[in-house]
Amino acid sequence: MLIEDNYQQQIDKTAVTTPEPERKVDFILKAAQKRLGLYGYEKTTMQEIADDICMSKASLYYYYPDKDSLFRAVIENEQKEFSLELEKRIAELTEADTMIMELVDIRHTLFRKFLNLSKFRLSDEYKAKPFLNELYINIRSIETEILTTVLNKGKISGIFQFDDATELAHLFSDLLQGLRIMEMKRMTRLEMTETENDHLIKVLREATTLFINGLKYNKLQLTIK
Amino acid sequence: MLIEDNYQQQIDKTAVTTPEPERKVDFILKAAQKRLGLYGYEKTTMQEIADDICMSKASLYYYYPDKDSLFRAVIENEQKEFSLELEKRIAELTEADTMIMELVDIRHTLFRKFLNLSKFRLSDEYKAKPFLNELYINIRSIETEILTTVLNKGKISGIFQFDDATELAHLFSDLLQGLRIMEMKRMTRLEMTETENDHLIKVLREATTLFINGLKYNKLQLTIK
DNA sequence: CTTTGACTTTTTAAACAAAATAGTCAGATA
DNA sequence: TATCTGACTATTTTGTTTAAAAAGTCAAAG
Repeated sequence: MLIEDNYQQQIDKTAVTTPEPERKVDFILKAAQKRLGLYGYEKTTMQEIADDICMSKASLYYYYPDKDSLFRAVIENEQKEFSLELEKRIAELTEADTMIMELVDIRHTLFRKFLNLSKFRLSDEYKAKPFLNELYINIRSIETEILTTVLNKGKISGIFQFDDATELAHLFSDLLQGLRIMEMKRMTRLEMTETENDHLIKVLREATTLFINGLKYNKLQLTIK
Repeated sequence: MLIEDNYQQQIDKTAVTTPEPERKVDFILKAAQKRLGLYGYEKTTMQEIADDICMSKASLYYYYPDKDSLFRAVIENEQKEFSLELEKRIAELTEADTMIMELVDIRHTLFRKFLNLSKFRLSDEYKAKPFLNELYINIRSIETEILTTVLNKGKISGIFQFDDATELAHLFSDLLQGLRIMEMKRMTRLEMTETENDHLIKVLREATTLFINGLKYNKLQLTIK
């Protein structure tokens, strides 16, 4: 009976308290996100985040074992949103070429977010925390996976012609990232101005169009032959 | 008569001594090139170059006012070779698409040379001497200029379709450079292994093929319409 | 379970000294 | 007169020490 009672009590407790810490974690996450977005990883201290939400620094460490894992959580949040949004939007489309275009657009908004969150100078890139690089690799693999699927869909539907979808996806992913880097090299500040952003998205779309048309040309050439 | 004599003497002297310093300059240049190719700008001292050719450091400064101008001379040498080679090889071709392919290949050899000569870590890029950046800009403008011409040739000959050749040339140039950077980011060492080099040239060619085919597709679409 | 103040450890920043290298120049040499 | 050099100065880089800041820990309390 005593045990039963205890058990009941425990259930009740979890029912009440479980949402509590989750809310707290989100609360911390939100504060961290704000600081990170404003000042970047290096220029944000745990003390500041703690102060922002009137909490002691030690409490922060109760929820997150270290600074990295807190910031990782923030960024993984963004990434998850990206993945979901991407899946959703692509599901609404039917043609492979428009899917790729959509991917490029959505991926670009994620890029902008990350640019803020990490806020490293290109020159300080080598200092970048390893987890940021891990994260980039992660995003790249999500991106190339979806791209591979879409490319194959285009091949089956008969608008594209190529040999290896995975290889092509990697090439395209690098091509886009390379263009982003080139554009960033021309920036003087850490932030992108609206003009710079507009130019980047324009370049990305132009390159994508050429890429897509290149694949279509292969197909056309085949059918002509 | 005395004046005449003096004049004659001067002529003679220049006739004899002018080739001398030119040979000397080339001698120095060669030594500098060797050191630069082996160790890069930062890790090469003027003393070392002087020692290599059994000359005092001060003498080096007699021929070149500073370290920058010596290294600039070395690099401009390579660049000139590139331009000449490029013009020559392109003149031998008739089709715009093969010209672009040739340009990519020759440009790649220049890239490799520069990789050796500058030998900066990507992470140290911000330290790079301004003249290296100037030089890159210079090469880019040579490249885009030729590309613009070739693209227009392709448009006139009727295999390409596009709006603005110059804009397209810049896009393509960035696209290639972006891919080079992406590949370099994956290198652990400063030098490229043969495998890495092979992969890079493969990627560059694939991207170029897609680019070219993209332009051809535009044309095909037009003629079909 | 959660929170915290007070604590230790690690990292970053500043200041300074020492070493290395770029760059100069008066005078020698041919 | 053009070229070269040893001996110099100026500048940059590197290393070292110390102080400050921030990360991270923990016993104790609510």
